[in-house]
Amino acid sequence: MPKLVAGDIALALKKRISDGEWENGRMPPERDLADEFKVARNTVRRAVGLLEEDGTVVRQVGRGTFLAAPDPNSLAAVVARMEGTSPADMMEVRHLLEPAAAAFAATNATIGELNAVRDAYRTACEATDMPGFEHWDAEFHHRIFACSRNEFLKELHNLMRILRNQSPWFEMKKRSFSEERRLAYCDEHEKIVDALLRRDPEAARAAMTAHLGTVARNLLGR
Amino acid sequence: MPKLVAGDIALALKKRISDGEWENGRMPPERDLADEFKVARNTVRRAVGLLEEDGTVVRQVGRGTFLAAPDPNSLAAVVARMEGTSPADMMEVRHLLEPAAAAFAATNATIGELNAVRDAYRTACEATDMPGFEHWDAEFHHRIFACSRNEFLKELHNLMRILRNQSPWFEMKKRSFSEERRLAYCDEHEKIVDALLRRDPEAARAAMTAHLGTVARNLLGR
DNA sequence: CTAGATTGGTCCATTATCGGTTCAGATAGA
DNA sequence: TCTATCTGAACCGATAATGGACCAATCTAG
Repeated sequence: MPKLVAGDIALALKKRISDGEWENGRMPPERDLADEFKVARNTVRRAVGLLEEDGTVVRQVGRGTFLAAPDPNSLAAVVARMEGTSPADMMEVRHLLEPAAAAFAATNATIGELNAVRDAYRTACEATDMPGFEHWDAEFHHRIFACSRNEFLKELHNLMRILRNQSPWFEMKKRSFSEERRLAYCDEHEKIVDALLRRDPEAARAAMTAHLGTVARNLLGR
Repeated sequence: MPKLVAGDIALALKKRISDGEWENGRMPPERDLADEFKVARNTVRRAVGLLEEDGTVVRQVGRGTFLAAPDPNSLAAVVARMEGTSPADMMEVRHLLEPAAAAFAATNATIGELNAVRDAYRTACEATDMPGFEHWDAEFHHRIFACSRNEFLKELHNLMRILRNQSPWFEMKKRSFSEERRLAYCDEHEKIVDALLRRDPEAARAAMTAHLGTVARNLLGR
């Protein structure tokens, strides 16, 4: 009888896949499936062939059959996609987060934390080489997030910092670096520090917004 | 036997490491592990090789295999810390990002994307069970980020969605769910959709801000 | 300081398991 | 009957695991 068993099995397999069976990403060998479905291996092969055609599954000789769709909503997949973030997108998000973080810091920081921010600012000012300045500049921004009293915000900045330290970014930052711009950044940092020490959230927000505007212009070249 | 034993062993070892076994920082010799897992040493070597690749472990000839000092600035560590994010911190960040995303969407979305947002809104309205509503509610918010024309922003929302789908959050959302609140959310979603379809960024931003205010009150109980 | 034990690094022939292919036959429906 | 499908079996080539040997670096006991 043309039972269409293969099609049925393909459907059953799809269901079991979407139900999360075989979360390790590996399907059982065709011979085992044949036993389980009480069917010849060729039939299972047809069924799996259908899954392979529509991309649900990938087969490798000598290794096995694997689920093709690594869950696009997994943490790993999300982070992997973030690694391709464009500078423009990144700057846009920084504009959303950093001024707010500065405002939070102005109201929430302890005096010790503010001193740490000021120290990072000063060290950055004294660093004349590009990697040294880059490091303390990042540290300056990070310490502001650190006193925003929002752990998640702080970790988001950590995330952005890591992404910005990867290869394509480093080249871009090196290209856009100049002594003149370094001094401009120091000026702007100083305004931010002043606002924080005055405990003035709106001034801190405004100073940070202005600073990010400069950074964006320099980095994106406009 | 190509059963991919090495990968399984690598996973088992990772689990035992994160469970705090070998706190002295030293792993057993490969030969012992081979005995323990009833497997050839070459197989264990492969497994440990995987751990070495992703930096969980360091091997030294003649000395042994040692747990690598966890780098607090690694992506993995950052993500791990994010898993402990408090609802209050999360809501604060949502307040920073989502209104902006809605405003971006109002100006940048294609008509097809806006229809997708509207569809998600409608489906959520029709879902009366809590998991179904929860899913389409998340989908609604996600589709707004998807048409913000900022890939990084979109992935950040993906990240937040994953964090919010973990165990402590699920309980909290279930507790705060009620038919009355579901209807209120639908009303607010409608206002957002309207603003998007009118291509009015400021109205979209305001509607989203109002909605998040409601969510925060319900979730944090104030 | 030296000899021996321990550990990871490398290599290789062998064996087992996997998907890929083919084919002759059985079985049902048009 | 003709056609499509499943059966059962054999064989191929790819890949992983086995089990053993030997090397080089390191540590320890005498």
